[in-house]
Amino acid sequence: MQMMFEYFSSFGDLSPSNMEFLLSHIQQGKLNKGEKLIRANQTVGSCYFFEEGFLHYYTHNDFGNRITLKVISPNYCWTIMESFVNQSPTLDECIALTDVRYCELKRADYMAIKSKSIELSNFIQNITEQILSAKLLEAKKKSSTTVEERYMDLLHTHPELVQEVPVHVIASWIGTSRETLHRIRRRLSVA
Amino acid sequence: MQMMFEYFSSFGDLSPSNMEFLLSHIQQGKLNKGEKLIRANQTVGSCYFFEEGFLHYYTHNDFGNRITLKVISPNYCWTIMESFVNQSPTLDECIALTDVRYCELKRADYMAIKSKSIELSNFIQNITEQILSAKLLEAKKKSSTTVEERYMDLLHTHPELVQEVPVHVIASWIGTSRETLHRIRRRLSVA
DNA sequence: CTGTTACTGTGTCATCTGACACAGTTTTTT
DNA sequence: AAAAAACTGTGTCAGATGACACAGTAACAG
Repeated sequence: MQMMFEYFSSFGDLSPSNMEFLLSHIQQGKLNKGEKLIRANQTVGSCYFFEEGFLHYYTHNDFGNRITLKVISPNYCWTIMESFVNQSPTLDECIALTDVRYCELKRADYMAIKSKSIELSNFIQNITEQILSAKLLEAKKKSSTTVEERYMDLLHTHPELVQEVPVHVIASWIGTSRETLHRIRRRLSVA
Repeated sequence: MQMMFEYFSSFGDLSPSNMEFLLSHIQQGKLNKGEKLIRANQTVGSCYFFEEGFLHYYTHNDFGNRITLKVISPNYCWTIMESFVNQSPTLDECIALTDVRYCELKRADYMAIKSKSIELSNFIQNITEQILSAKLLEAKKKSSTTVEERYMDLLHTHPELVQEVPVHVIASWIGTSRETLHRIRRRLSVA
């Protein structure tokens, strides 16, 4: 869990005793390729930090088609916020696309950490604010770029993801069909 | 600022003394139609709660075209998170589409509130978590609906907005052109 | 009140998109 | 090892999209 320690450290300083307290509540887990982390109708009881591997987080539209909401890469903190915060069941699912190693913080522990001291509470608040800010930037980027720009950006920032994740999953995530994405890939490989 | 009090109260209980402390830092403001709340290259120093009127929050894409990021309605808490949290200048802008009444919480006061007590710190954290959750649901909805479905949803949930906001602003927000949105409106009015 | 600017709505056209079908390859299951 | 399932990539086609141009109306500025 060295990666998780470094992830937390990037949000600012925390006294060693509080960092120790925080890390002491983390549990490590593994998933095999094809295993589900979250199944439909489940209430999400943890937040997760992924150290290795890729996951596919998806929902279904009114026609039952699978829509990719996120392809999760290593070094990423994630949960289904609605279900985690409000303790309501989710219809979304999350499945391992490769073997995965992760750290898990259960909701009861998360609440205990927030209530331990104002330093820890504000530290968690800083993390939440940064995550919210990142989500808004992601949404802004999606609104102001074309599908081709989004794919090219992925090629530059996540080349391993593009290698390991099926084209139809990536296509859905960036907002197009697998046919159109194949045409984009052909166009980019000719240039 | 009764609307703001009710907005805060919807996030759970807060002791009267802490609610009083929170509300005592709120300043009220007004904008006339056409006035900018946020200009390009400004560092955002407050978060805002809008009680009346509509605003247009937009950025520009690489071609200089204006892209709507949000049409802001009454009863909505908003800031440009990246600029507010990291104190970096933003290139985005926010302009009043109608006359606007709002409440403002300056960043220094926000920090003071978070540091006053663990109850207030956790209360602010609850609000941030709910806002993050709502943003993720909004993004999920955008990914799994068509432009027409999004417009129909707006007709049902925000009929005044559809009346008062220019069609090209709404079109950009829901991810289409004003020509396509006019065709959708024609199709919906014939049915 | 008049002129200017912004907005609304429509038609035309070239281009793009996605559904469908298909063939081939790779991965998984038996 | 063989069969089945999943994935990759391409071609065809109908329909949708957005840019552009245009005419008319509403709102705003002088």
